[in-house]
Amino acid sequence: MNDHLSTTFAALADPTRRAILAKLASGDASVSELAGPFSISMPAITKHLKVLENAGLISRTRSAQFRPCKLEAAPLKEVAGWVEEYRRFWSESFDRLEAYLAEVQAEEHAGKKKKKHKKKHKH
Amino acid sequence: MNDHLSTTFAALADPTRRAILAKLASGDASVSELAGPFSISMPAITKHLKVLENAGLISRTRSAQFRPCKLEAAPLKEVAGWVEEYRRFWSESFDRLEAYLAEVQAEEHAGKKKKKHKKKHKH
DNA sequence: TGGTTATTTAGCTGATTGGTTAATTACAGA
DNA sequence: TCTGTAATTAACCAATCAGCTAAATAACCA
Repeated sequence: MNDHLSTTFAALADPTRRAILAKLASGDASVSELAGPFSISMPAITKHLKVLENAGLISRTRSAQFRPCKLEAAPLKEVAGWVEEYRRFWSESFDRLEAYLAEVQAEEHAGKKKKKHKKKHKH
Repeated sequence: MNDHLSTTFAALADPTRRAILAKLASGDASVSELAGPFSISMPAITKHLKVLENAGLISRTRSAQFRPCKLEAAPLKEVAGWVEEYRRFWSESFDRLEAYLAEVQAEEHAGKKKKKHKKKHKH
C-alpha cells in the first residue's frame, strides 16, 4: 500500500475526510472550522488531516495560531485517469465496436474453458 | 464506513484488488486465473474477491467447480461522478472558475441535487 | 508575565485488514 | 465410488485505523 494511488484511495475511503475535502472546495479553512460539523474530537480531525496531507490531497500553512488547510486536487486527477480506463464498462452509449472487442477478448482469455457464454447485449 | 462510496474507495485502495479489476477488464476469469500473477495464497485472493463483490465491483456465477468473476463497473461510475466535482481544481482553465463557483453555490442554496448539469468540459 | 485559544502529541482502546495454514465443501471424470 | 481440482471456511496473527482523554506546544492578547 505504498503506491500513490492506493494511498489516495485509502484517504478517500472515509466520509469524514471526503466531507473535509468538500468543505475545502469552497475555500481554505482552519482545523476548528473543519471540525465544526462533526461530533468527533479535535485530535481525530488532526489525524484525518494528516491522512489527507500524506496523500497530497491538502496542504497546510501557518497563520498565527491557525493552520489553514488548502485543497490540493492533483491526486484526484490521477484517480480520474484511473477510473476513466473503465468508462466503457458503464457507459450506456459506447460504440458497438468497443463492446465487440471486449467480448472477443473475454472469450479469448477464457479459452481453456470454452465457455461461450452468450452475453446479452442490451441496446 | 457503511456508505456505498466509502466501501468502493476502500475496495480500490489495494493494488492487488485493482490488478484483479484490470485483469477482469479483459474478460471474465476464474479465481485461480486471477490468483496466477500474485504470490499470495488462494484464501487471500478469495478475501479480496469478497471485498470486491461486497463493493459491487464484481459479480460471480458458477460453472462446474469454477466461480468465474465478472467486472461490474457501476460503482466506478459513482466514483467518476464524485471525482468530477473536483475537476476544476486541477484543470488548467481557471478563467471560468469564478462563474463556476457562483453556479455551484447557487445550486447548493437552491435545492438538493438537481442534476441539470450536463457539463461539457470545454477548453 | 500570565491567560486564552488553536492545534498537535502521547498513549490507550476496540475494530478492521491482509495475510497465513489446515480443514472442508463442491464438482468432474474415470 | 474414489480421486483430483477449485474454491471456501475456520482459526489465528500482526499491523493499521479511527476514535478517545489528557497533556503539551504554539501563538496571540492583556
